[in-house]
Formats: sequence, structure tokens, C-alpha cells
Amino acid sequence: MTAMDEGAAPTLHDVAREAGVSVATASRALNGSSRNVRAENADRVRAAADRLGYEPHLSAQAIAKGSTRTVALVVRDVADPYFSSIAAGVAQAAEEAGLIVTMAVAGGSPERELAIVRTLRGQRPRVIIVTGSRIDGAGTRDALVEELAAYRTAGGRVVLISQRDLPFGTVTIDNHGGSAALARALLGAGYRRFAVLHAPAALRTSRDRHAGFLSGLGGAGSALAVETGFTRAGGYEAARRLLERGLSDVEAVFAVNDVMAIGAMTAFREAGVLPGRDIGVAGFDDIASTVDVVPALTSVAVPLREAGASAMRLALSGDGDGDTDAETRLPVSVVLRESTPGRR
Amino acid sequence: MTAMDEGAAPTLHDVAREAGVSVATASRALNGSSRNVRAENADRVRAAADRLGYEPHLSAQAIAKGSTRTVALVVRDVADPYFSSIAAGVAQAAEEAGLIVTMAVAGGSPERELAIVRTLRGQRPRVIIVTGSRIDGAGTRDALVEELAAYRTAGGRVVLISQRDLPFGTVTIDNHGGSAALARALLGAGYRRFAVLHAPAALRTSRDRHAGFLSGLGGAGSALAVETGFTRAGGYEAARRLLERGLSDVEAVFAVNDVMAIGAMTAFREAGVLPGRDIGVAGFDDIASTVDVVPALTSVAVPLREAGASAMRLALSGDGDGDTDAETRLPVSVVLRESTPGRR
DNA sequence: TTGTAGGCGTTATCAG
DNA sequence: CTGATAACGCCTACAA
Repeated sequence: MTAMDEGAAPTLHDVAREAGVSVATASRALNGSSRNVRAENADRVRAAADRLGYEPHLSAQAIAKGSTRTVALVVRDVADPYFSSIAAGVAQAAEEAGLIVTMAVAGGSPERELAIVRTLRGQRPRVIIVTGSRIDGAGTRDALVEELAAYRTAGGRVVLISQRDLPFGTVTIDNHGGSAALARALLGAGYRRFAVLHAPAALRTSRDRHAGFLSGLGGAGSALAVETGFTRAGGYEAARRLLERGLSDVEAVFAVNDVMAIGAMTAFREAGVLPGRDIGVAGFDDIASTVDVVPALTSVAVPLREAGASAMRLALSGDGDGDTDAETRLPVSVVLRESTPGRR
Repeated sequence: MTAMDEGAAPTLHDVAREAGVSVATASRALNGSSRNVRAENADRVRAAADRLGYEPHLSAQAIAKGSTRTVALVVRDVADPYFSSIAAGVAQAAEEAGLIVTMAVAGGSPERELAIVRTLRGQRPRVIIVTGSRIDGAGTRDALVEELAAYRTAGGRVVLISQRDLPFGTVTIDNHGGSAALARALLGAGYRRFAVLHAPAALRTSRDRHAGFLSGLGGAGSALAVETGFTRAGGYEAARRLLERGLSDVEAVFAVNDVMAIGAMTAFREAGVLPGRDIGVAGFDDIASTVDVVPALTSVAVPLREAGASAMRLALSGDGDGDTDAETRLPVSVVLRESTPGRR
């Protein structure tokens, strides 16, 4: 009758006793630099551990070693393909580095995001990755920076994914440049009069993409701005408003992200306005469904998975003082598809 | 010059010293049953904690209290909308219960899944939720059961999401019934000759859905089986094979999940075979994109988010001995859309 | 109400 | 190579 039957997980003590060695030896045999323990004893210990179904208590290890093997990830919404792709990249890179990822969902509220980062600090993760656009004007910015800075001076690594506006390592997506390139490509395809479906300007990502598009247009085209939510529902709703208003003066719609664009396409279609034929539609992010939607959606490709992996790399590559505010810029590229066949 | 500047996170000792009280008092003021500490001291401590940017070391707490506030989630692929929806549900429910969720990606390999569960045990989470279909014939089944059982006797809670074939609490999806209902609905719409795009039979979910569909058909229809992968790429590829073979004798295609169905639709469309008009297409899961794809995809709705939330509820509702092999059955419902307009 | 001391499961140091 | 033993950061009787 071992300790297991008592309803408690077996500890290193149990294993040591079972193997007839000291805890120290057991510890060394299972985790420590395995070379310094007699082969026979090592086998004994491993066998005992096996028999008991022993798994080292990670929290205990963390506290003894003074460090964890955890990376904390903060996303706005896991169900959104944008974030889940990034999460997949983080998970894979973490796995390769032998790290465990803990995930928290902020749900678009800066306050919750702040609270999350705060409690995350309690985990003493090696790395904290925060993905999702900063929101201007939220009173939480300074508090967030402070929290993250404290974490970093305590030896943690911080990496942000989106745009570079906090003094930490960042994986940036060229929102401005990508949108500008898209605008030029659409001009090249013959479009001149646009509507831009964007989220409130406080959302940096939306603002940058919007601004980039306008700058890409230069003086060569016009752009009607329609503000809405940063989600599929937002895109749908904005398109409906556009329809009510009348589309006579718009040839193409640029939604600042793909899910919005896809929502808009559905709204247009329902109203009998065929995307691609009656109106051009373009998005941003190049999520997987762009090619399964009809017509296939023109977009700006962002290597989302890679963004997650890059963030991990950036975090792990620090030179030790945790003060690397390095930046990894992700390449973006315009992908023209049937949703913007070009005019004439 | 406090300890923070040394590059280490402040500890309760630091806070206590700063506040001029003992660690015990500081502990009580910050975490313990706050009532038994003089208000003035409590304020002092909180102020000190604040000043120092103190966050309790969760690992230390875990080891001292003998339990964590963590729930571990195992998924096959976060980027897959099926899993990310479930993950979103889990995250939300966990958040409401004040729990932290750690996520591991198994990538469809039973070996990796087993390894993950093993190391997850080391975290001593309160709950382990494993989602994703069981794979028959993998030699890992017994080992997985053993691992999970050991975890449970040590006080952990186990919940599976998918089908009930391991002796643990389970949130089940009525794959068989849902597919049968779908088959009947399609028969009702006038379809008789089907092709079923399914994954290898070792994958329980696929097999159940396939079998359910056949049973729903009864003798009233025929079904050509096409085996492929359980992913969008699999659906695409299977559809291409179907096209090469000739579609003259199939009126509708049932893919055992939506991403496969969507891949198939794209393949058909590329070949000039219009889904909905030239061939019916149906899927299973009712992921978000079913309504954004053209034609909208007929599917079997599964409350995915709810599945995640239910799993948390089931885990937390145990009566204490962790031996509740309860089952929560999720309702499924057929949703007919334009991809199966009906014949004639 | 407060402080002292012991313990949680591991690792690391330091003698044997 | 091995075994005591002291940390690690926190909680919690127990005593004051």
C-alpha cells in the first residue's frame, strides 16, 4: 500500500524509499545531470518512479530552482482565427523549446488585459506574450507598461505582437505598409472609389490599416469611411448600412480585417449585390477561409503562425538582461483574388 | 534599494519588512481570511505590496496549500475552429471560476497526447480536459487510461470531450444520432445517392458519424465511401478524387466535418461543379464559416463553446471523490442550408 | 490580533 | 557517487 492509494500523488520521497536510496539520489537520477549517479541506482530509481506513477511536482521544482518552464499568452479571443493561428505558432515553438503555455483571454477589454497580466506575473513565467492591438485612450496603458516592466526587471521576458508602441520586444505587422500596397494594387486593378470598413480609431491596428490605405491611395482615389466593430458581425453590420445608404458611388470595399470582409460579403450577397461582380471586396490578414469563400477574398497576407513562433524566438533570444526591445518585422504581401477582379 | 532592483521579484518577506509586520500577518492580509488582521495593518501591508509591485508566487502557494488553481486543456490543433471554439468555452468558464488555463497541443498523435497528459500531471492541475477523438488501435489507450486514473486517484478531475469510451466524465456529442438525422433530412429533401467523405475508421468521431449517416439512410439510399484526412485538405483531396472518378452517380456529399466539407466545396467549384446546384454538400459541427461560404453549408449544429463550458462545469461539479463518471450529452440539430437545396 | 515555527516537494550545497 | 540538510516562497497550526 503505497502513498498513491491515500489519494495523494507520490512524491520524490516515496520514490526514494521504494528504490532504497536518498531523495537526493532520486532527484539526481530523475532530473539532475544524470551522469553522476551509479547506473544501477539510476535504474532502480527510474523503475520505482515508473511503478509508482511518479511525476515531478512542477511547482515544487519551480520554487526550488527559482524558475519555471512556462510561457504565458494573452489573446483577445481564441475563437478568432487571427488569434488562434498565432496561438498555434506559439504553442508549437513553445513545445519545441520544452515550455508549457498558459493562455488567458482578455476579451478586448484593456482593464481585463491589465488584470490578466498582473495575475500572470504570479505564475513567474519565463515569457509573457501579449497579442492584440493596443487601444488608445484606455487609462490602463501606463499601468500595463509598469506591470510589464516590473515583470521584466524581475527577469521575465516580454514580447508584444501587433504594433510597436510599448517599450518591449515586439513582433510587428506592417499594417500601414500592407494596406498601402493593397490600395496601390487595387488602383492598378482599376478601382477608384472605395469604402473603408474600420473599427474605432482608438484601436491602433484598425487605425494604421485605415491610414495606410488612404496613404496608398494618394490622391488617386476616394475613400468613404464606415466605422463599426472589429469583428465579423461588425463587417456585416457596416455593409448593411452601406447598402441602405446606397452603393452607387463605391466600387470596392476594404475591410480592415478578413473576418469583417467576410461578414460584409455575406451581407452584400444577401442583398443581391454580388461581391466580385457588383462590388470589389478586400480584407487583411489572409486567414485560411479567404480561399474557401466565394469569390475568394483579396487580402494582405500576414504569416500569423509565424508571428507566434517569432514571438517565442524573440523572447528566448534575449541576451540575458531581458532588456532587449528588439523588433521582428513580419513581411506582408498583397494577394489579389476573385473578390477584386478589376474593373473593365 | 529594495529587492526588486536586484532582478528578483519581491517576496512576501519583502512586503512584510516594508510594512513592518511579520510574514504571517502579511500573508493573512493579502490572501488569508482577511478578517483576523487589524485594519490598519492590513492597509499597511496592501500599500507595501502595491509599492513593491508584489504578486504572490503561485507555485509557492500551490505547494504550500497543496493545490493549484489551474485547469489543463489538451487539444489536437488550436487553429482548427472546432477546437478553438471549445477552447474559448473552457477559457470563459475557467475565468468565471477563477482558474488559469494551460493549453497543450497534441497534433493528432496519440503518443504525443499521452506524453502531454503525463507531463501535465506534473502541474497538479485541478482539472484535465482532453478534447479530440479517441483513435482506436493506437497502443496508447491503456497507458492513457492508467495515467488519467492515477491523476484522478490523486485528487484530480478528468473530463473528456467527444465520445464516451474512456471511463471518465465525458461531454458527448451525439455523432451517430446527428448524422442519422442529417441523413433523414437529406432523404426528405429528395437526395438518394450519396458519397461520404470520412477519415480512417480508427478515428472514432469519423466512424460514428459515418455509421450514423448510413443508419439514417436505412435502405433508402446508397453511400459511396471515400476515405481521406480529417482536415480541410483532406476534404479537398477527397473531392478531387471523386471528381476524377466521375460524379454521375452521386447527388450529394456528406463530409464528416465542416472543414472537410468546405474544402470539398472549393474543389468542386474549381472543377466547375457548383455545390448546391450540381451537387449537394453537407458537413458536421456547424462552425462559424458555414454561413459565410457559398452556398451556405448544411450541417449538424454542435454547441462547441458550450461543450467547453460544460466540460468545466462537469469537472467542478464532482462530489469530491473525483470518481464521477458523469456524462453531459450535448444536443445536436440539423441545419439545412443552400448547399442542399433539395432535388426537384 | 500577532508572531514563531514547521512543513509543502524539489533542488543544491557540502561533507562523507 | 551518495546522503544529510539547508534553502525556495508561502501557508497555517500553535502559542503568545
